[in-house]
Amino acid sequence: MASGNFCAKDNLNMSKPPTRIQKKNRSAILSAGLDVFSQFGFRGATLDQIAEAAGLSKPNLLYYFPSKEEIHQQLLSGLLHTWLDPLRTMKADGDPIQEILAYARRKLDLSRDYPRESRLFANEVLQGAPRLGESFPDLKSLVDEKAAVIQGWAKVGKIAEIDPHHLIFLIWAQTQHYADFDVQVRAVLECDDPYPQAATFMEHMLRRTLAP
Amino acid sequence: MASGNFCAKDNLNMSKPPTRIQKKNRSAILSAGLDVFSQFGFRGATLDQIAEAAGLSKPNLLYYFPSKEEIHQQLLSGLLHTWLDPLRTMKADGDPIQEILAYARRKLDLSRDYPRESRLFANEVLQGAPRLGESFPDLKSLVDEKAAVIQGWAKVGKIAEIDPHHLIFLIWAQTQHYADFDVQVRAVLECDDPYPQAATFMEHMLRRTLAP
DNA sequence: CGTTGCTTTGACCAGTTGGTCAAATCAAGA
DNA sequence: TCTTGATTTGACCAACTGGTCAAAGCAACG
Repeated sequence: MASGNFCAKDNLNMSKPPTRIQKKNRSAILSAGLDVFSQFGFRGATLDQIAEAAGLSKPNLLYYFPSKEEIHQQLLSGLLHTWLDPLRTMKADGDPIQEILAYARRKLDLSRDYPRESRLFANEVLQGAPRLGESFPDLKSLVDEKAAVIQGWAKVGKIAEIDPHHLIFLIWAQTQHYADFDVQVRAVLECDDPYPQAATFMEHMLRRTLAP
Repeated sequence: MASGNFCAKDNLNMSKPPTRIQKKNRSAILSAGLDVFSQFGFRGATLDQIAEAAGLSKPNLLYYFPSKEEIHQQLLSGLLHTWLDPLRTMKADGDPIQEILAYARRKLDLSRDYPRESRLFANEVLQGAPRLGESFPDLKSLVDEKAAVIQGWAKVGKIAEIDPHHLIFLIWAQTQHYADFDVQVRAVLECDDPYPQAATFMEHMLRRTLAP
């Protein structure tokens, strides 16, 4: 968003359309950065690790991104938006139970399909969200808005009277758990794909929790 | 020099009872290490940070612990036991709903009272639990045992038919969320202490999920 | 008082870190 | 083909990393 274009290398600024090589290498670096940052956090990750994972030399990597910070920032910037998208599509005029169930389902799919992004986010929040704190007001306003919708449903008796914020936290917690604590889940279940059972369980739990 | 003892410093090995100073400094170091490791993970934490947080010089810190690894290991060693203790005290011959509710409650208290420990654990698991993986078999057997108890309750109709493993995951996820994602929870709620509401919500959710 | 052994520290070390730079290489259009 | 600009790299740097060591300080006990 609003790339102020500080890029040190003049030949790489976004005034011209990116070449094929630029596209390929930039995305390779971002994917490698996602791998490494999501596992070790910002401070624990090293440029050498990222460069090797991307199949580039370190100076070459720094040719495409001006700094470690910039790679990380780039990864974070789109993250919160993607992460909140399922919540955003929850509509006040739909069937309450179905809307909430669908939201939880979409969030669980996100955990299954983008576990690295989930862990990157978890790492960032664990460290106190120093590079994400600016986005928290937006987060809060969206959550407050949807919490009001849920509370509206509760007021007219369509769902049980519950604390809507903590319901959202419940869905966040449960869905992200399967991505962030993947190794633990797999160690306990000894199962290739816990997601089908997780989806069934979550639906059962939500239906009962929400029933008027 | 080439002593078979693990501890590099001979005067610090545990053959003698620790002095007052040793006790004080060792615990100061462990507390500081908990602060730093829980925020930045093993790789992201530095000895300088820990030493400063403990109010000691780096060489002095290394006088009490032979390495960074050892401090971390010391912190992890007791962790899993403490963490699983609430689950361990869940008794098959109690009232099912009350037993599960009490377990969840104890786990939530742990998140409230020991958030650093929760985050240390989260950081470790996020990184693939490289220094914890050995303990996972014990974890699995305890969880399997308790899952069998829960399933027994379900079989005789005392609680609803649910997947016991995912019920345990649900409790883990929800309780740890309040410790690990503390900054996010506070940013959304703008509230000093989310735990009373969290406890009420969790009880509501569990009662409805478990009702036969 | 002096001795003894615990405690603390400044100086130091080798390896790693994020990052720079000039020079070399490569790709593609004229 | 040659030229031009994009791409890649080896050598390098200052700051930081985990860790060592000898020497200095300190407490307590006889």
